[in-house]
Amino acid sequence: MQVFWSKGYDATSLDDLCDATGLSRSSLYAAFGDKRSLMLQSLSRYVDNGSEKIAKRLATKAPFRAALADFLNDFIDAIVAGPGRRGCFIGNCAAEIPRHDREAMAQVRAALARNEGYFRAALDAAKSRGELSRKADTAALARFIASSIQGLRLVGKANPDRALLEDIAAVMLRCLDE
Amino acid sequence: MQVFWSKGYDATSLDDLCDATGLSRSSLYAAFGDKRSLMLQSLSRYVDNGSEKIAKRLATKAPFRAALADFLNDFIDAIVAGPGRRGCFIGNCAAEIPRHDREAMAQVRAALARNEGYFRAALDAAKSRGELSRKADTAALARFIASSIQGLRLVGKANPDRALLEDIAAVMLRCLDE
DNA sequence: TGAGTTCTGGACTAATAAGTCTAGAATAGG
DNA sequence: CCTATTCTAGACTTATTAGTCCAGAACTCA
Repeated sequence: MQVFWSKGYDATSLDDLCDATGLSRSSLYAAFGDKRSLMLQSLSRYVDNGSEKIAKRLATKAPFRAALADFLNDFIDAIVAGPGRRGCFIGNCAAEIPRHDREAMAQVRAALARNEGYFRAALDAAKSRGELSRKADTAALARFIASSIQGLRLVGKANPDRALLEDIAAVMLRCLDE
Repeated sequence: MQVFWSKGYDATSLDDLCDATGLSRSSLYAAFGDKRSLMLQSLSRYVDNGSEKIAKRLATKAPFRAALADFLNDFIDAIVAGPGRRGCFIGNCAAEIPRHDREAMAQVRAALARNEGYFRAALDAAKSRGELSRKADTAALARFIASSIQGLRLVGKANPDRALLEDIAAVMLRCLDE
């Protein structure tokens, strides 16, 4: 997963994967099938890990606005200080996956939808706590947040500049107030 | 440019490029240098075309809010109905380019900055026309719009669903009202 | 027209890719 | 301790890759 995330699908060779896993080719094929299949399993793992984190943090913290602010801040920290320029694995997949690979595209779509779902749930909870306007369209807001995070991480990959990313996050957060 | 945009860098072979240009290998190399160089020139061309379009449309139409709405609508049309699932070439590059390729990353960064600049100019003009709150931070808004468009196009690539994208665009537009 | 220059098709090279296969190591069960 | 099964290292195959090169076509200009 780390290798695919860092280098992308095409640029990752089987030798890279063998090095990273410590397995030989035959064991790798026996355990995971071919390269594409391993890629999809990696993405699946990434989504499982990441989504769980999102869900936990949004569910335990309140108010939602503060939880999201926290969340975005951590993203920015990771982008600026972390093992940089990897972007979001989901986003990288969305960009690189060949158009005709429907299964892979479906998995990316599902990953995005899953995150959107967690945001939606947190927004609904916040709305029922009275944190949001009664007219707030939580579905649309969730979609917006999921999409904007992709934008944030993509921009952050190309330009990991804290001030830039904080500007983006600040405007994002303002969208919650209607 | 079309081929790189559709297939990505690694998945594009020189044979693809020869087919697309109608040139033979030697002519291709004579005209554009090696593959990477041609890729960068393609990106440059994409940005020149695209940015000009952005600038023109934002400059001639007013109010800004309507111009942006129009703009987003066209994006959505293109994503939903167009020769689908190509995403934004800039975004694709940001995702696929190897991290260590500083020159390429710088070009992507410049491309994003250029778009951001056009939004900024249009926002400033709108502000001076009194369309925006006097406190509006046009720099931050421009950064946000540039980033969100990347998000929109990425999500649209994975899931070209009009309702989804219109939700995202609607929330984006609301960020202009403070 | 004709010599000189530039351009171009496509064969060629060398490297690297994914995926397969076999010989032998490790493990398990009795 | 010995046989039978499973697993693994790494050589191997076949295909494809980016990039080179040269013979000959096309063009230029006197």
